[in-house]
Amino acid sequence: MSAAPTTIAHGRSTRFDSLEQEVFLNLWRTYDRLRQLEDELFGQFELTPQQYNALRLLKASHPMPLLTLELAGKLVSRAPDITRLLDKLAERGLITRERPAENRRQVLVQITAAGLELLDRIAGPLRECHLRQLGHLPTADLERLVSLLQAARAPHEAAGPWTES
Amino acid sequence: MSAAPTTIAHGRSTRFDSLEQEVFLNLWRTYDRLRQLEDELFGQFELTPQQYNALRLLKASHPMPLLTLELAGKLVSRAPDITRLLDKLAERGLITRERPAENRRQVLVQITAAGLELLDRIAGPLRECHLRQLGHLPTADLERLVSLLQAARAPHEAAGPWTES
DNA sequence: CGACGATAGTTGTCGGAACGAATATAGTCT
DNA sequence: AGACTATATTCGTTCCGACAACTATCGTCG
Repeated sequence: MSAAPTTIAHGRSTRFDSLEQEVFLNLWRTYDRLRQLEDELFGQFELTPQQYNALRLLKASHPMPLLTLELAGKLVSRAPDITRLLDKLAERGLITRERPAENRRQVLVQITAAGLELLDRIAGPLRECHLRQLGHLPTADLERLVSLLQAARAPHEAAGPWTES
Repeated sequence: MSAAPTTIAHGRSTRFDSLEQEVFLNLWRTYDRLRQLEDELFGQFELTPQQYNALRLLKASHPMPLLTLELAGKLVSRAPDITRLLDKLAERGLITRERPAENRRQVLVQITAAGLELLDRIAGPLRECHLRQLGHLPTADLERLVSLLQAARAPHEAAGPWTES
């Protein structure tokens, strides 16, 4: 029930309702633009960014398997349909799944040799892609960006600050 | 065919292949987390963020209509399916579309009174949402974030730096 | 004026994201 | 052991996003 915003307090722009909105829309826009470059690359390997992400996490844990939901929790973006995401990877022989006898509720997911090999083939082009995305920024700016982004989402991270463990 | 990255040059982390990748994954993660809050809000009004975005742009131009592709070009995120996005809004009476006699290829899109009213109802809760999203950051940080995000995507903006005109 | 290319949107199709309900298994309490 | 709750994942459904092929209309050039 506050008064209508008659003037823009921070005086930066008339295109946004608030500085917070301006930040979010810039975040969205920048994500969208940079993502296009990745999508193009992953498309060549018939992967989505999220699928690639899952493979990478499985590689990091390799040769130890991960539980399905444990993997889902480490993904960059929420994945309520983790089952079907893994279905696709399993169909292509990039991962294996197994229900262990001790606890038949769980599913252990592991990356296969074919999966590791695919990641290898992607590695080079992906590095180039990352450079095209952000190589024009000096290191100091990249580091400040990481810090600010972490600070921005910190209150919204459920448990530890992600990438933990 | 460069040598495998034996050590991480910038020495910040072992979880990322490069600083550029770290930035992108942080961007993705932060976008995802902040977006969840918006999705929840827009869900209550049965809108997607992109639909809301279109309505806002139509409001900004009101009472002047916008051409379909002109509108598509101003959206935050690419929208190859702009037609169906507008279909949904038209079904709900939030916008009108008209093919002018002078050029029957074009479609002029305009927000309706009902559309404007819906935006009014959303405005308050949305402001609160933006504060929950980013209200914890000091103004100086928000401004630095905007600048860095703009710099990050600048080479990937086709024409002028968006939000122009 | 008829063919041709350019412009402005639309449609078909398919895979992915989101949400909630359902299933299967395990642990616990009595 | 049977009932109950918690855990771990899967399935049904529906909508959104992406891409390519298509239609309709306009401008122009011979």
